[in-house]
Amino acid sequence: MSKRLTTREDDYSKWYNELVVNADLAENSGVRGCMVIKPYGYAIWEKMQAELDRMFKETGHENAYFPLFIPKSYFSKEASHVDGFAKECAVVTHYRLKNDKNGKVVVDETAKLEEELIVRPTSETIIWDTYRKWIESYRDLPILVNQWANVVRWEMRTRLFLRTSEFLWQEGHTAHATEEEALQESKLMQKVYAEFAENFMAMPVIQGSKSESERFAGALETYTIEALMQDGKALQAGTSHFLGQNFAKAFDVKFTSKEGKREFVWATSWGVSTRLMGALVMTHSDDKGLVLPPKLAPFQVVIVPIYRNDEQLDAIIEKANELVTNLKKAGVSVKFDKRTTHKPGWKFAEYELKGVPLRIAIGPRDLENGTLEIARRDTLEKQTISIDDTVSFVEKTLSEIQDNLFNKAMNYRNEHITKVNSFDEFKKVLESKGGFISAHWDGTIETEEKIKELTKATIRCIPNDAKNEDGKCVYSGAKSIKRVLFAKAY
RNA sequence: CGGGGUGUAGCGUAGCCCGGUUAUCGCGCCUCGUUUGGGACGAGGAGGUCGCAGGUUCGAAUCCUGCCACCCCGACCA
Repeated sequence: MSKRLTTREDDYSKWYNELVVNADLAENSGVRGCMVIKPYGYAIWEKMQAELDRMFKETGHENAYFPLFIPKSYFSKEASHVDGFAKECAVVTHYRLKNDKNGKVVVDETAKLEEELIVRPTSETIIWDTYRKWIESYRDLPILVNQWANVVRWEMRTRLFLRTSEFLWQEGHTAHATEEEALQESKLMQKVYAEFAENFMAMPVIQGSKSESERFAGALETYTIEALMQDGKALQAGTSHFLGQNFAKAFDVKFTSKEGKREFVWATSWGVSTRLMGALVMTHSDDKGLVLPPKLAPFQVVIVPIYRNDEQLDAIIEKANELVTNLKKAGVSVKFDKRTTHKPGWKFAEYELKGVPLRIAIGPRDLENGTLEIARRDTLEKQTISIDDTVSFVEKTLSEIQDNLFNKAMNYRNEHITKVNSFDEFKKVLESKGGFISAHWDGTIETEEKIKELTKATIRCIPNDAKNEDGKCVYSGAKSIKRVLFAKAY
């Protein structure tokens, strides 16, 4: 296991990859672009899932499940949608294997599918085909459904968590009677995502809408939450799309309104993926490894015993078990690592690498004094406290860590939003400092593309709270009424 | 898909240009002993289709051809 992690910018991807692998989150599977999510990493994803699922249900949504395979013909129904995904689809063409003369397993060419099946890159098409059958009257609306699933996108370049061929996500697909209601839904889900990112992941995000060229294939408006990673690159952490009536028209989904008229329904879709794991890693981690916000840590506290003989260990186990019971009673998740196969120093380093927020060490010294040593992962501070104060101390400190991580990330983020007024300044800031660049833009795709070509920076979003302000486009000099955020992105 | 690079034990690697004993070293793993408050030490041991398939050769990790995988850069993208 490599112990040399570094946040130096030139090594950033190496740092990230080593961190993901060494912190026991995931590894390359050997299957093109697919990763194995290891138990510890998956436990974090399960925490995320649980909180998101709760938030979805609190906002009136329910879960359902749709097929992995989508008939090819479904894709041709919405033109811009197929344009967006055609180049990255895995296609199933046969349904049987056989042994050839040499005993090798080969595809049985006689078992060719009449219509190819696409492994879903996203489920809009099959869901809208289904919704057509579900919707007849305004009384059937709204439909507020979410699906937890895996999807496959045959990306050219992959990267653990950030862009894998197969990834896990949730996709919400809603149908509404009015434009206004659908629009509100897509804005609501952007807010839900932002709350999740900030309150649970301790990751500040900018809420905004995408420029036309960055919009989801088939959407009229894409709302996004954008986060900033420690190397100054932006990461799109979640999106919520207002789809207008595009999919309803493509799949002929109509309802009879109160007034007795046949109308197309209004749609939204929204999703976040295992990419959030990558965001979590790159937002908080340091050179010692992962740093997890207490609200998403698989366990918030780890107890490590220090002992010289079995007698001491027994006494510590007794104390520790008591502590575990009390902490659990208070709602704190805790792991007591009484393995005798690893030494304390080894365990300390290991749990630091895994990002466990608090570490408690109990040794003979503590047994004598009625104390224990407690160490914070975020600040690496250690202090000795009375064992009787543990529960309240832990509760208080966990909440401090959660806040501290958010504030730290927020300060970093805010320091890396730079207002610029000329293209020279734009290029200089992008190269030397990175982060978000707040600049005027003339609103044209041409300018956006030119800037991307010259600097690799794209428009991350037009912030929801962008103030109207007369200005000149940083590239073309044409009139602009508000600033947008540019950045290099993952 | 275009350009570049890399594949040798679980991980990281030397050897390759210039073919020649039993494939190098570190970490990790196993056993025994001493250790245990920040990744212990000593002694002994196990572990290899040198990415895969062909070819050249008396002889291939090393040379040639094809394929595969991974990494980096570009285009694409959650």
